[in-house]
Amino acid sequence: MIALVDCNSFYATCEQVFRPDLWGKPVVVLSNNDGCVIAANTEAKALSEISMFEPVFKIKKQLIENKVTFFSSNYTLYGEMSQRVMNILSSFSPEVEIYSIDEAFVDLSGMKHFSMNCFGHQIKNTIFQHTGLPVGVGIAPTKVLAKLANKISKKRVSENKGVFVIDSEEKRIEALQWADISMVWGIGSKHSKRLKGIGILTAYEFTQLPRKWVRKNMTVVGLRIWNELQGKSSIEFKTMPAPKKGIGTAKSFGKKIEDLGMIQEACSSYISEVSEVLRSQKSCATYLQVFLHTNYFSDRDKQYSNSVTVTLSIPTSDTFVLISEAKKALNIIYRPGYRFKKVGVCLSGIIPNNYVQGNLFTPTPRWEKNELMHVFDKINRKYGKSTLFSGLVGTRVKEWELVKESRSPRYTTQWKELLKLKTTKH
DNA sequence: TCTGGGGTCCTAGGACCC
DNA sequence: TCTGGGGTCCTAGGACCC
Repeated sequence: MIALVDCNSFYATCEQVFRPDLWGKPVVVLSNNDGCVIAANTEAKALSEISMFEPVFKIKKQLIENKVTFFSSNYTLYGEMSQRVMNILSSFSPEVEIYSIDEAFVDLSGMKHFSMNCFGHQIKNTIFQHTGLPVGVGIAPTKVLAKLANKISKKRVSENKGVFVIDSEEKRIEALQWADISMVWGIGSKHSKRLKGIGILTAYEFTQLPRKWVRKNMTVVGLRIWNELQGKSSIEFKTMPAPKKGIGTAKSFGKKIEDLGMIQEACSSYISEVSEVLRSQKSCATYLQVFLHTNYFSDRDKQYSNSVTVTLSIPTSDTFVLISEAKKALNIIYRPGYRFKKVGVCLSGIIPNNYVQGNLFTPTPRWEKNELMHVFDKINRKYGKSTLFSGLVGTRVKEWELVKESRSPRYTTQWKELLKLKTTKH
């Protein structure tokens, strides 16, 4: 059996944990640049005016009218709360697959002698007790069924109290018949539209389709889902996170920017970020992509977008080499006279450090001997992000960086931002 | 005025090899 | 009339996830 443990409205509840005054009240968390709603707690979801990914400026009035508290996203806080949850999960089973920031699969195959339902509640209660975060637990023989069980645990809360187990054929059929096809993990908007078009409305009806039809129309990906829904495990359980195949970052500017110099600084800063991630997984990149575009949503601005991919003569993870390559690339695609909204970089062709090959004119580099980058990372880890940075990143960060007007304190990672308790006099 | 960001996997087709 | 067979690598595009 496999459990899928998923935190309820994770970002929003992380904020509530440190703000007990907000319990029972609507809370939403906004995307980077405070652009869209990306998380909403139960109380906020109940307000019909608020839907996910709605641009904030369109619903700001309703947010205020309904006394919804909104936060800019605070990834430092969410990341650290996530780690706490994952640590607790690994005390329940040696095999945990961290699937995303707020959910994980837990292998329960060694727990044959326990009641799955009790075990589920134990996981749920422990996480709540230790972190203050509510979770839903779905337990089933395959990943896709566990995902479905998790949905059921949350949808029918009063009945299931946050835990649902699929441990019999009757329960499996019941779950499949209950689930709309679009609720199945791996069936997205395109496939559900298509399936509904031919009269397949529930997960159960999907499992009744001929295997051949599924393979032909939905590739092996669809077939795996089909198998898993029948109770036949077809999606691997990955305990070790696979090394990244691409590392990229692209963020909207706080305001629109025409100036090449400023764009270069933002670009260099993104390169610093991604190359640090690259080094942390002890790898080098072969390709570097840089792209640039104006605001798609604007009817009034002239539109332009372009990208260029550079093949590095020798794969590298050196921030300074990558910044200088990115700068050249940016010069190729930049056009004056446009108001740019976003610049992005992406590293790919990622290989382990010890696979890097030199060429005829350059001996094979040994990246583990790259003392400068090593010291760089060590200092930034110890004294905080951007203690040391390349001069090409510049010091005008405030002029291009995204806006985070209502970020909560980083309660768990900064001494200065610790939660303060007040004593009240009686 | 203001519309997120970071990923994975699969397939088809082109270009190439012997 | 008849024109092989077995591969690899790369890219773009689509679909999906959180």
